[in-house]
Amino acid sequence: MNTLSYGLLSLLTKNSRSGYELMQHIQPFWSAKHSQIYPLLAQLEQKGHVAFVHVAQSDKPDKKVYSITEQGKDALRGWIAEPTDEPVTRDELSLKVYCIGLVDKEQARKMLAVREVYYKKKKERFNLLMDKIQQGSEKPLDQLEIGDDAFGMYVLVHKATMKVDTDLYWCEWMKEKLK
Amino acid sequence: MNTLSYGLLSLLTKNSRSGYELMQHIQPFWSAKHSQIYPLLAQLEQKGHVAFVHVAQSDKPDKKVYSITEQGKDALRGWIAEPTDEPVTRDELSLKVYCIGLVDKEQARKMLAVREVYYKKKKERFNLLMDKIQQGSEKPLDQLEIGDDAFGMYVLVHKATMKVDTDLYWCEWMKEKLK
DNA sequence: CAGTACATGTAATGAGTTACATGATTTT
DNA sequence: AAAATCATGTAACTCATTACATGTACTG
Repeated sequence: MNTLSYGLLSLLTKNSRSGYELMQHIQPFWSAKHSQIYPLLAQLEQKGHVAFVHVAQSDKPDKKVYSITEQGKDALRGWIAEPTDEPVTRDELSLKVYCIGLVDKEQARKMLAVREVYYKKKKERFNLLMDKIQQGSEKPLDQLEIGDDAFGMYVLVHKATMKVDTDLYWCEWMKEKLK
Repeated sequence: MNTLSYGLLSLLTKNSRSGYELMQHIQPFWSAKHSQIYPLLAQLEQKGHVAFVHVAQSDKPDKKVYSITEQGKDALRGWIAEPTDEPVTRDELSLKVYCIGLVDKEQARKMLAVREVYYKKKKERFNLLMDKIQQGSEKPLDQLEIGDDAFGMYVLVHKATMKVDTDLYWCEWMKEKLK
């Protein structure tokens, strides 16, 4: 059982989903390709942590919809109680910025402009996500509590939004430095 | 040539260093173990991107000090000109927070308290790093420009400090939510 | 004399990406 | 007719961590 396996179980506590849907919805918090997810789902099924049903679709290809079992929920609670790994970030840009003196100002500006566009798109995605959470919630978001279904998602998207704002602020600051 | 190889070359543009020292200094920007670094250095040496000399030490074990070659610098400039990979972050905590409703408030608070301590230590490390950069610089840090040796390091540590402040702010915000 | 920091390496294993493979359905 | 999205899977490869292996020198 690796971290991604528990991540899939985490998502399944809120909705039953297919492997394809899990792949799409886990992206903001843990990037993973379908080739990694499908074998893990098969493993989770063998262990009894999840169960699936075949769902026929007329408009799209059929799919396997997975649900978490009680056993899976127990496994999740055990995992949450364990010490949490420290976060890992790998950003190629930081290595390039470290030796940015090797290239001219113009090239440096272009490199950072590309990244700024990336951050802006990311911010837009989080804004849309926040709208979606609000639509699915009866309460105003700032009144959600730990017991509410959307609480976890809300506080995570809030964190992600704050962090991407910080990234964008740094980009602006860098533009001044490279003037 | 993977990203870490270019990262090692990036560090070597500022100082000649041993594998052990490279491992220590690359940590804030790209986490890597010595077992990954030593083989890559051997590869870089074979390709002519770096050269090393044996340095005998009386107080410590002897070491191999690597320097970047002109060919290595050319390789670096080519790499900087290429499109930059998007950053990847994997944080087990975000998956646990997503389904935080599975456990009680007290356990949730404890989990976040552990993370807050981690962020505070991290902030302290960046503060020390910033002091060290100032000590090695003639100019005040906010006057450094792209041509200055410490510029890249300065802007990166500035970014890291802003981001860890955001993380700490989120921890405070979460404490209110879990009251 | 035990533990820690310094120093360098290899081997085995696990995690993650890219490529291979197939096929339905909808949109352009 | 081609491209995009949905859908599931396996195979090959690269990247990263943990474990194995060895040894020096200093500190408590």
